[in-house]
Amino acid sequence: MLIGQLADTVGLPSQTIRFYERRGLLPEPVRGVNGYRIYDESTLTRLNFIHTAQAAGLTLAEIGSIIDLRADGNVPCAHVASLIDSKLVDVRTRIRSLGALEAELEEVIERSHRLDPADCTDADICHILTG
Amino acid sequence: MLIGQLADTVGLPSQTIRFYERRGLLPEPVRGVNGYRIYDESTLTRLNFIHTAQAAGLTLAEIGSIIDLRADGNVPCAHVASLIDSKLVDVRTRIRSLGALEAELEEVIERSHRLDPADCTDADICHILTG
DNA sequence: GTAAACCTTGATCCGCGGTACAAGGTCAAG
DNA sequence: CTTGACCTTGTACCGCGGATCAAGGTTTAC
Repeated sequence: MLIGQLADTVGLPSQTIRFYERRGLLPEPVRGVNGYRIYDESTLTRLNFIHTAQAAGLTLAEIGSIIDLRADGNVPCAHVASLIDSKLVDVRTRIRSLGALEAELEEVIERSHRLDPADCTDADICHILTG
Repeated sequence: MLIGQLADTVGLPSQTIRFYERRGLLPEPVRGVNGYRIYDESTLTRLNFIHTAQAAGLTLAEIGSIIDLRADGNVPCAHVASLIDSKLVDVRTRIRSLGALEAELEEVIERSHRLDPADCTDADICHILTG
């Protein structure tokens, strides 16, 4: 399986697959006589893993750390659980601050209905925001 | 008022103030004989505006578009209201997708308690994620 | 034999909001 | 007169996850 075929199968650009390889997320593939990368089924599994891990909000660096652990002969479960735990904390923090921003924006919108544009002066730039 | 003093007053690094100037968020300041930037009160107001707008989640480009409108002699209220409206839509979309991610992470965590690391095989990398 | 479609490497660029560094000019205090 | 704190410009860099381009080699189909 050449890179383009793999790319079509998983729905990624070939460049992204080479990029993952450079990042150490994919092992160096076997090469044909012409230098072309040749892949087998295991790369599909690997790419699916990467996709799933990304969907869980892990960065490529974090995903790489999991893969490295496994490559070193360890079972990465505990590491993964720890990553997921702190990711959940992150996500909840972000939800909270987005919730605060949402409230702030609603307030600004309410103000925009209440204030008259005719009263908006140069000094303020716009009183909807500064008011 | 020189740039360092202004920077101390508003709690920004001098470089950030120069950066805003390059971005067109601040007018070209008057210069002293030595070439030093000289600021007056209006710059404080302007920096406060930028800060407030950023707190509302506007990007520097969006803030610049507001400032440009005002500089062209228009009242930017309608534009601001429209920016804020679509920002609110963005924020709600992000909150929803973070909520989905939160649920997914909780599920992964639950799985991590249920699955035995001893069953985690090489092919999976880690069954907590792929399971 | 030639054109299209594939593959290779390496380098550069994107948005975002700055931050850091280099190499120099200026100014006030001691 | 020197030291240190300020100022100037220009340039390059950070994380993040790739995208895009350039310049070429290979393979397949007609």
